[in-house]
Amino acid sequence: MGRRSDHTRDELKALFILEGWRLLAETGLSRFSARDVAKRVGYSIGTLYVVFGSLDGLLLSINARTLKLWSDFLAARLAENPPDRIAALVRGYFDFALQNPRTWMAIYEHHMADRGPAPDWYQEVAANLIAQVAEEIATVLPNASPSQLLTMARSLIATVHGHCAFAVYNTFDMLGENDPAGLALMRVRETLAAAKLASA
Amino acid sequence: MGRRSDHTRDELKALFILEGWRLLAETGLSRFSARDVAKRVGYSIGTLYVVFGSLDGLLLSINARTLKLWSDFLAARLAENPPDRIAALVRGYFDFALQNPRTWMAIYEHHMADRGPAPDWYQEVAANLIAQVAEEIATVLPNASPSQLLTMARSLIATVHGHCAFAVYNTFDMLGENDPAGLALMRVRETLAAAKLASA
DNA sequence: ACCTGAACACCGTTCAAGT
DNA sequence: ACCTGAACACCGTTCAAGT
Repeated sequence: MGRRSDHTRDELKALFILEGWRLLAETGLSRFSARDVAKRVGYSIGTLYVVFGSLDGLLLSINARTLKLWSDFLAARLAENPPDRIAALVRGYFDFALQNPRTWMAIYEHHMADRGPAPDWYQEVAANLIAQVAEEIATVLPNASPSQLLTMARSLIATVHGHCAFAVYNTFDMLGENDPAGLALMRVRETLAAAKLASA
Repeated sequence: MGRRSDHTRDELKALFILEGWRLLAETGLSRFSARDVAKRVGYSIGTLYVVFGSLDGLLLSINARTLKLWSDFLAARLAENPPDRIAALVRGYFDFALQNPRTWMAIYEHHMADRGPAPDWYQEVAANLIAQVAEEIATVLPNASPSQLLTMARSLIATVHGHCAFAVYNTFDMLGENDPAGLALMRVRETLAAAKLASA
């Protein structure tokens, strides 16, 4: 009994994802449990498996939600028309990660159990992020080729990511630094300045 | 029965760590199991708990072994007296991570269940690594203050780490790049060149 | 057609009992 | 003193049975 047919399949999926996201934010990946999510939503564990197929499937959908929230967060920062759009992106990267440490970490810590690659829609989200950053870089480096811009975007995101990961995990006392995001931003500026010089 | 008193406590500890490290290298953190380690070593799960107290304790010791192997790996590279020591460190960072992906990832993915900070000896290993990198940077930037060198070391390691993490996880198709380590090295050189210019 | 929950094969952790 | 392994409270996953 219970809630049979109270919701359409899509509503159900959304319910599981939302409540799963909240649980992940509270507990972190290592304590996360599909059974807990089912209990919170009020459906049986069996139903969760009908909808997502596996724990990996559920976590993938939850991570997709985090990526969407992150992307919206960055878009909102840019929508404020900040004088320095690159700085806004770097700060946005950090602010979201530090405000949502457990869901943010799960994006990187969850690997497919069957070792398969991430699904197409997931790859697409990643490609979109790269493309958006490449676009911002293009305004600073108008002479760069598309392939150069992609490589530059990947490398700058990697630079920012490294600083951000150390800050979130407090690796090497990174939080002892006054401003880890500022440190990352300095590295980004140096790279862009060097690229500008080289193309001049 | 079994192997009672076949080994001293220290030998036992070393056995658990070695076999645990091998299991982690094979399965990755998400499939890792303390019971499996005990079975492989031939002692009971109860004994493992007497020695390490918890799964976290065992994983901490395993990660310490990985850090030691990594540190030795980097030292061996530097012992070859490479013409470019900074490049040797960056390449060494990547090579070890790509050769030991699962044990390397576990260093960053394992968090204490009780949310406590890492033990002192662990913090010390981290501080040592920072200090060694700061020393190498000092030869390039003789005018930098000790505190500037530490900040620079943290930031450069973060930069390299970001590129390396993307390569190991293949995030954003980083492995599609010809040479992710080379990309990281370029970023490091830009930063050092900028610092040199600023101090001149 | 949709949903359930018992069943299975695992976990981490504890601790009374054995030698 | 040292080690064991059954016991407990959990997991992820499956699937026959219910409505």
